[in-house]
Amino acid sequence: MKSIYSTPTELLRRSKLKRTSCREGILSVIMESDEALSESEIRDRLGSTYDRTTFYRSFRTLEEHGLLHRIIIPDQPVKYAVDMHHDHSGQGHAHHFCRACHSVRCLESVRFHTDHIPASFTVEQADVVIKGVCKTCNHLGR
Amino acid sequence: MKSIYSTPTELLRRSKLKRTSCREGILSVIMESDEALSESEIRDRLGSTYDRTTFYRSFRTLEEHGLLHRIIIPDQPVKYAVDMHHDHSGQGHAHHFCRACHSVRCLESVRFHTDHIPASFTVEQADVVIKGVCKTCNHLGR
DNA sequence: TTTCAAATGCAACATTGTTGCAAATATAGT
DNA sequence: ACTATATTTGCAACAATGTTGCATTTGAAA
Repeated sequence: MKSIYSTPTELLRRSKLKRTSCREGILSVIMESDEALSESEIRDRLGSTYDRTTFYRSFRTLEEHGLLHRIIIPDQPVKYAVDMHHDHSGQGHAHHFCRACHSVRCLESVRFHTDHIPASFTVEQADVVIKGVCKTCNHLGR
Repeated sequence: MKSIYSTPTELLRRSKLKRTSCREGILSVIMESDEALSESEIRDRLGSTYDRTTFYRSFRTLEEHGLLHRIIIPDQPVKYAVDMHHDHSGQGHAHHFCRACHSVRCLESVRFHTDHIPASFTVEQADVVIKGVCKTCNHLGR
């Protein structure tokens, strides 16, 4: 039941958000990409229409409604990816960062578990950032 | 063999870094704290001497030499913690972020493992951010 | 004590993100 | 299809965070 098959319009409708061209544009650019994209990458692919303010407000709205999530990797621009599985069930996301091409991808199937967390700390969600080399760069021997 | 017992001076000497009051100040403030601190928190505890530029350059130098590490949590200021165990052996760090008081702490003892990572992706390091409630806030029932 | 590379402070700039407000626009109701 | 209204947009101004170039100061090695 993946939202891969949804259109931006459909996603916006389901979240009761107004269907504006900026929001639709952002969603379609991200959905067409197999990796997470930064604000400037999304802007470039849309032809640099829209004010930066509108962009930031759109990202925030889409994120607040669970359609996007923000991925922050040290020394990299903030990137966004669509939330395919609205799985906010505590596990969180696993993201892979390629040190060669700097691409960021969600690894949907990855599961991880943590041990030896002090009992005094509550755990509600855990996210993993995996640093390494992506499949394309591996293939190219980088 | 924890560097808990080292002084800032000793740490700088071991890394062949000049012993300046800014670097020493930063290291001692962080070492005295049980949680990661942001630039402004460190500046406040030092009495806001030092130019911001000097601060940033000091953080970078200390980080490049492995004395500090930067912790980035979404919607939070960048925080710094000392590197107790110079353990850059692939595992990476586990950090706990408290949603109640916004404190960030390294959980040194935590181990984690990931499953089902596609074979085409290389893994060189993995870091976990655990979101929940810290021991103090738990105790206070927040 | 002298010397010199390294660190500092300052000014200027770059990037990223936010806020207030008037104008434009999407949608619900008719 | 038209209108009303709440939402969204664009713009200007601002704020926070971080960087660069350069002249001056300082730590530590000889």
